[in-house]
Amino acid sequence: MTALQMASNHPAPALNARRAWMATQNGPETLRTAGSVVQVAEGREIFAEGEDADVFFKVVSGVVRVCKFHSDGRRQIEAFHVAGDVFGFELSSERTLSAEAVSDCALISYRRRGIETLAQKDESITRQLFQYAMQNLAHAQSHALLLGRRGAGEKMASFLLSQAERSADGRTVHLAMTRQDIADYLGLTIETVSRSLSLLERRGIIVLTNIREVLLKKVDALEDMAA
Amino acid sequence: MTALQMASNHPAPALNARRAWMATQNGPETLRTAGSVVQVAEGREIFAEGEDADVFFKVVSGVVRVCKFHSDGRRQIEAFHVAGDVFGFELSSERTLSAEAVSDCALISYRRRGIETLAQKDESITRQLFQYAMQNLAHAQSHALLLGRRGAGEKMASFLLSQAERSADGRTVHLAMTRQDIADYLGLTIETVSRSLSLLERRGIIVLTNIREVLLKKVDALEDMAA
DNA sequence: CGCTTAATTGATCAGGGTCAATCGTGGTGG
DNA sequence: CCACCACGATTGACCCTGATCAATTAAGCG
Repeated sequence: MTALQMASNHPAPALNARRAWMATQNGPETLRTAGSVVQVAEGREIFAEGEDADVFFKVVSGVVRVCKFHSDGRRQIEAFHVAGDVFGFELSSERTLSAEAVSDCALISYRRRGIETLAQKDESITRQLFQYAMQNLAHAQSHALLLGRRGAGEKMASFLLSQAERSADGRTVHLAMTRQDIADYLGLTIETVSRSLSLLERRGIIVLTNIREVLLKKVDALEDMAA
Repeated sequence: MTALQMASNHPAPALNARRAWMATQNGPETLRTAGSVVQVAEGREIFAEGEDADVFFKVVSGVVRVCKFHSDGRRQIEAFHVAGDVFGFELSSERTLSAEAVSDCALISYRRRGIETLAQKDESITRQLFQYAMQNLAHAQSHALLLGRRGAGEKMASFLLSQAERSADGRTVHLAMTRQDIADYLGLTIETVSRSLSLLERRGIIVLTNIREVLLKKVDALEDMAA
């Protein structure tokens, strides 16, 4: 079984034959039939550093982390991708990063070669790909800026605000990832992440309703911290 | 006088036309006549956050820093761009970052609208733009990974190695930028940058021939540190 | 109801920031 | 030509934030 097949303990819905119909309805029309759906269970690897980068992915549902593993055992997370995001673009033919499912995921995989030939016929595909590349670029830049910030508090505030943007009401944040994931994304330790959240709660800026549910009570205070 | 014109105390060499020609010879044929050459003196602003992002640039010669200024006075440098690099791509119509000349620069500026219409006629331009976007993406990702690293030594080692890649022999690094620039790029202070370099020299890993010239004596030692 | 894993909290330590002094270098003018 | 000046870089002393080590609590799951 390959990494991209459904884990046996997670029933594969009979959607594969339907070719990502739901997902592509939200995406560009021209990509509708180009990809195939793939289900990935929580914690499973989607691709690994060093592999051949012959496909890229679009997230239908769930959360994906793209990360780098260092020789000393540390891990850095470059991005969390959610529904609508495209990831796995590579300039080289070899992967420079790994990707794993933070939660159970539905993805569409696109063959690079296939898309390239399609793009030659249809200019709107090229345009779409460019958009996705630019979105990834914008994210990577803002992530670099986030990591360059000094205090742990600044980082947490920025992180919570960016997560809230993805939320419907802009105040309720659902954390699909563990504290360790957050730590590896922010360049902190799990303990510092925990302490930062506790401190924010003690100051009345957030409420931790669940362990994975954060309610932002004072968005402006967070914005001041992240400034 | 606009920020993009040559400072009066820096004589504009009579090379402008030829400079542009040489630059575009290395680049895509189709971009040859699309841009106009611009000279920027050391320290001058190329564009600023909030401005209209109607043009982007290709570096012909010199070094450019792309950076963000924070309300508290701190500065973060997102990238140093050298000859052949393209910078100033934006997803939105408004600049999210600023750009300044680290040294005297020759740039080619391209109008976004103009290029877009050109790209509709010539598919190879689109391809080129995509390549440049992906190069910027790859850089931003590796920069984020760099900033996520723990020790100051690791950061300096990574930085020196990445600078050496741009060098001819891969061992001699010419630092166009100040220590402050390096600090703002690595998320460190000027003192820590200085100390890291001194330590590397005391350990015989590098030699600081000039204040702005570094000779890498033990590349493998640096690679171990950066691992 | 235990068992396992994640998260929180506490105590201590170290790396890098901050403040301050010195050194070095390049440019200017007497 | 050299003395002086200004700015960047280096070096030192001290402090503070976040890492590390360790213990406790909480939460899912069989």
